[in-house]
Amino acid sequence: MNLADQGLLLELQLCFDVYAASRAINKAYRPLLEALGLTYPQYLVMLVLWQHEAQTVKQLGEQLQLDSGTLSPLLKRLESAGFLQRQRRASDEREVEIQLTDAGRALRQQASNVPASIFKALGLTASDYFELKRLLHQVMASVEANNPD
Amino acid sequence: MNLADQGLLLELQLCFDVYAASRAINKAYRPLLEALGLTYPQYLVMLVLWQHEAQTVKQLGEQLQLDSGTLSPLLKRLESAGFLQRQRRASDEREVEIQLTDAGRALRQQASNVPASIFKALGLTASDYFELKRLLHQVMASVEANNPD
DNA sequence: AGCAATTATATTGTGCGCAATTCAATTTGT
DNA sequence: ACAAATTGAATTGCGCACAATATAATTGCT
Repeated sequence: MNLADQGLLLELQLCFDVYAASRAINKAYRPLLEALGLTYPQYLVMLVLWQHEAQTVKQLGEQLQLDSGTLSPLLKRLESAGFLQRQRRASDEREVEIQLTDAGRALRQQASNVPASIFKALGLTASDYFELKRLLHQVMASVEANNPD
Repeated sequence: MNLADQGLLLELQLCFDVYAASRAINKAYRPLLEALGLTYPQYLVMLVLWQHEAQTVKQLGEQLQLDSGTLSPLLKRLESAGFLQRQRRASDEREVEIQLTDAGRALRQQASNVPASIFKALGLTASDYFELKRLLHQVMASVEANNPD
């Protein structure tokens, strides 16, 4: 097998591992989040809102690297589930401010055991944890430099 | 901020990084694969078929960790794009064997530069590349042990 | 042989992700 | 002041992922 062909081997490809790991992690979250009535992306939105309650769609999108095409329908679902409310800002009618409801805030307590469960499931030592984080950040920085938004 | 919240942030970041990195990598593939008329998951299927031409849906699914709910429509699209054919096996009519067409085989040459382009875009040294691969495999093994298919 | 599991694939329904487009509100340039 | 450009969000369309279900073929059990 020549060099060009080696690059085309699935088992040698790091990118497939990232893709597969992302799906495997999502699967680990699923049963935990199902109990809260959330999907993983919805959980991420709630995490951001638990940190800072009032945010616009744009601000959420910047932190999660998601655009309005993804966020708008997701936020609608979270609204109809009763976890948040959306309203146009008076100061700038283009912006939509997302506010947690009491139910949305209450969900935080129910979610408090999720991180520890997941961390345990990852099976990483502390040093491997930070090493993995460092490498992923490096990949993202490099990829985004080559392929700017 | 209390302890539960801290652990929460820690876990969040790594899982989010894997999720974000997966999407960033997909974005890097997109323009390269668009030229071939493939999506990233379709490219993965083609990689497997380039290595071993005749495979059943089940065999593809095992290597890519995808089920028929994902693969069946994807393979239909690859068939209608002219890259492969699907036919029930005579020896076992439950199985569907996937065969590359000439066009599907020809695509391999056009894709031969993709792995090198992506590797360059990842911006990793060889040792970081393998270290990241090792850590992702460890995460997947651990997560799947806790959460068997 | 005959019926109950099991197996392989397909289908249905839901929720992302993301490119492209649309629309209204605001900002910029002159 | 006002037309042009920009911005923020929503919508549309497509292709995954994946749970749940359906269907048909094969295998196992007795």
